[in-house]
Amino acid sequence: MSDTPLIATESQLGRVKNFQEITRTSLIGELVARGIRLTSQRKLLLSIIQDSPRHLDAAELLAAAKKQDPEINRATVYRTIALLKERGLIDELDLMHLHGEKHYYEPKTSRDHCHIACFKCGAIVEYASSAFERLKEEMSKQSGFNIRVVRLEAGGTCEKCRKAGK
Amino acid sequence: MSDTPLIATESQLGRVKNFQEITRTSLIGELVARGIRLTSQRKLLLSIIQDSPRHLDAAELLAAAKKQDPEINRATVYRTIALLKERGLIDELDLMHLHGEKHYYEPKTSRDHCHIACFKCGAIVEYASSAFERLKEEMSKQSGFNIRVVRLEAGGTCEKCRKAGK
DNA sequence: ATATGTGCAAATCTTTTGCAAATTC
DNA sequence: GAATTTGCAAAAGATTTGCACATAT
Repeated sequence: MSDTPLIATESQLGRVKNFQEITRTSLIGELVARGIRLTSQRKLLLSIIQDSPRHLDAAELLAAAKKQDPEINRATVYRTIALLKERGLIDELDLMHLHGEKHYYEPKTSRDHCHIACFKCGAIVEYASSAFERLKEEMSKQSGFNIRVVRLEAGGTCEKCRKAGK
Repeated sequence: MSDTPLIATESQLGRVKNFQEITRTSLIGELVARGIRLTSQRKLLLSIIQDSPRHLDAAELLAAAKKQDPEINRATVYRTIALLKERGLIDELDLMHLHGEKHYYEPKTSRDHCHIACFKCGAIVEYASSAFERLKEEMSKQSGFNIRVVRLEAGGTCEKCRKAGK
């Protein structure tokens, strides 16, 4: 494993997916593998989550889905999100509550990563590193917890905004 | 600075405050120092946050305050929390959304720390270590962000629950 | 036939807001 | 008396639920 951190900006890179070292769960594949019924609405929702270049909240997911299937209902979106969360197929993010209390979703990745949000421009940067992996291990060992979920979110001012004097 | 992590369980230790290495902001002192009006209701709310052995959400804070001042209103609680957040005197936690979407509050500590929640029994453990400090520095340096807030929350099963076969 | 999934509308939970009255400087 | 704080009640935002109907196995 490299010691060089992996960094991705949403707008530039479509999330961490572009790094070979990090792969994202194939949501549709996993549902099928688990023998969970794959309806057309679920398929639609999963593809949107999978393919979105940025993190979506429930309302955005609904809006995007409605473009392709105007019949789809808000409750279905929330129930699908709940299903994916239960099965550990997606991660839920707050992104520093930059835009209120909504949650954002992304397919589980092969490697945990952090999210850094810019309070000025709203950019989200993803960050994975061996130091993060080591910290997680240390936390597990020292606390005695069997840690299953880790969420590390940070907020501050990105380089671009600092240079622009914001 | 020691390389030994600092660990505290809410019920055992009343949070991190018992570690000499970590001090908590004196909320009342800071308000006064900043020339912010210290009303009796604010004083009451701040002492409750300061002295609580565990993290409280807004509703719990209100309930606790009402015991001493039945006139206190929910809006005052939220407005006081907002004030403290703005001034950077408290941190807002989600604690892995273990009990819904509410937020929990704690006075800012001299040293950042993480929270690990047990999905089985609800115990909250606080964790500070130099590895965490190093990761934060690395993240700042590598991402180019001027990072002002970091929130690391983890969830899993604590040792006690694992041994009890939960 | 039984399980599961969906739409709809209402309910819930947490937090925020507008405005008038009360308090403090 | 000007600025700030508070209470109240209503609104807002996000998510969940009950139930009847539809769809899939």
